[in-house]
Amino acid sequence: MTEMVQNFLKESLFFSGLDDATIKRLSTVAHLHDYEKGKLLFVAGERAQSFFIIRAGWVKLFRETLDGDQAVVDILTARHVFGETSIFENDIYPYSAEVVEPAKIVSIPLSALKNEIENNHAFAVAMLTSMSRYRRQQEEEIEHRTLQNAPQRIGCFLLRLTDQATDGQARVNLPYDKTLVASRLGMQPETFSRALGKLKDATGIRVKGATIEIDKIEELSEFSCSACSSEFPCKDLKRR
Amino acid sequence: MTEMVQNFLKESLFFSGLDDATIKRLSTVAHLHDYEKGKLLFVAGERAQSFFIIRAGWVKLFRETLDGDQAVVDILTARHVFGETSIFENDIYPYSAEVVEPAKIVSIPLSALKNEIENNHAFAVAMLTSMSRYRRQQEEEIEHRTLQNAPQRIGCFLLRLTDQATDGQARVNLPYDKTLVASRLGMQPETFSRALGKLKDATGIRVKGATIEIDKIEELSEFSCSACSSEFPCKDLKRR
DNA sequence: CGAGGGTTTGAAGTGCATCAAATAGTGTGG
DNA sequence: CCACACTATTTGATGCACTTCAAACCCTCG
Repeated sequence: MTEMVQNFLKESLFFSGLDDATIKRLSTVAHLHDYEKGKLLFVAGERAQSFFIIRAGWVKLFRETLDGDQAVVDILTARHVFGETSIFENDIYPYSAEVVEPAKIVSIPLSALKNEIENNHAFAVAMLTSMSRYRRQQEEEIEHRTLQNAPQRIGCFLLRLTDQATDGQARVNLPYDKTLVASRLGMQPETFSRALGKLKDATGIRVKGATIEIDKIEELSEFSCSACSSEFPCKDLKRR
Repeated sequence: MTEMVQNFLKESLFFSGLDDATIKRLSTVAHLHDYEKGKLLFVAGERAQSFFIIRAGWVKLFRETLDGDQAVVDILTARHVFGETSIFENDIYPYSAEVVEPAKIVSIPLSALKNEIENNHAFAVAMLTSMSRYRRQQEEEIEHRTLQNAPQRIGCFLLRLTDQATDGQARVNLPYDKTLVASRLGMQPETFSRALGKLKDATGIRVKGATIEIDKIEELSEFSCSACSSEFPCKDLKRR
């Protein structure tokens, strides 16, 4: 069991480059759990005990405003880490987390994280790198929301889902339902539907349910990225 | 000279809590320069040599899209640090920096920064804390852009300019010209002007040029923060 | 006084949200 | 395998917020 967790942790960018001893230390205090769709892992403002690494499934991070609106912070899947920043927030979770597709999730006590940061220089540096990567992503996100319109945001999202390897074609499967994609991109489901239609007309992609076929990635990229400061393939903005 | 820089560095949150030896090491390789309005400090994509700490004046960080639009990343003043993240970006500046109000700026070679991170555990931890604070700010920023309308965003901006100390009244001076405030808040100058008008009607603030008088902070806060997940005074979201 | 920037105002257009309703899709029990 | 219930998605109609383009205004400074 512990060994499985060890191997798995190594796959996450968050822990990449760490020595085996560190990974092992963390695995021994780690727990793996299954959760079904809809499970609320924690609520913003709650006292934080652990942070999490996703092994499978999807998790939505969000906040709610005083008058009931919801802002989706992020939607994460395998190898992503969340809840770790609460150690800088007085051990309070800064957002809520809900399982949106059945998930297997590893939890590790925050005390173990603090311990590594305090006593393990390599760990602190690794976390710094990871934090910086995320920070860069957020800057991109702000830019996208400011400068791209709905069809362009969808196009950009699709591009990031493609495996860069392909020549000029690609087939993409939406990772979760369209309503969720819409919220991830900061728009209404209706807007998403219509914007996808416009994107289709503008770039010749083919939409069949949750599957999307792209003939000319070039064309999609030109349409979406003209309003963005970084050109496709959006540099190295891979996830945590 | 070096001593002046030392004292100054200590004031920045970025260096807070560091021991004198560290501060001293950094000061010896630091340089202070004066810049006039309009000076372009560096351009996105350029090879990064140094990072910067502002002693006085204002600096705008921004990026430009392929079709010429500009996205303002941030507008910074005294004690703020910028350009430091390029060490995680292959020594490339991820944005451009322009002086928008005559400024005194300290520059420190990135090599010195890397050196501290590699060899000084306390420094790495301090930077982690600073990074986390900034990350949190960005999350707030995304939320504001998504959920608040123009008048609310202005209200929120004003609230963050007030010294929390005051009872229920405050007088605020806009830190830079209104066009810049508008871009900082992600709106057009015309929209800013009109939205400020609406905010005036809705909350009873008084606008006299660049000076704004608030009688009931309560009222302003209620108007602006209802669409936001964190209540005024926006927790501890003070700057770097 | 006059030039030039910043700021405001007006009019018109665009994009997204909202509300309402139709349609497609999925899983259930018979 | 079908009918039903329920949800996801699409489509239509309308409204509001912000942008855009244009022009007026204001203020400062030579």
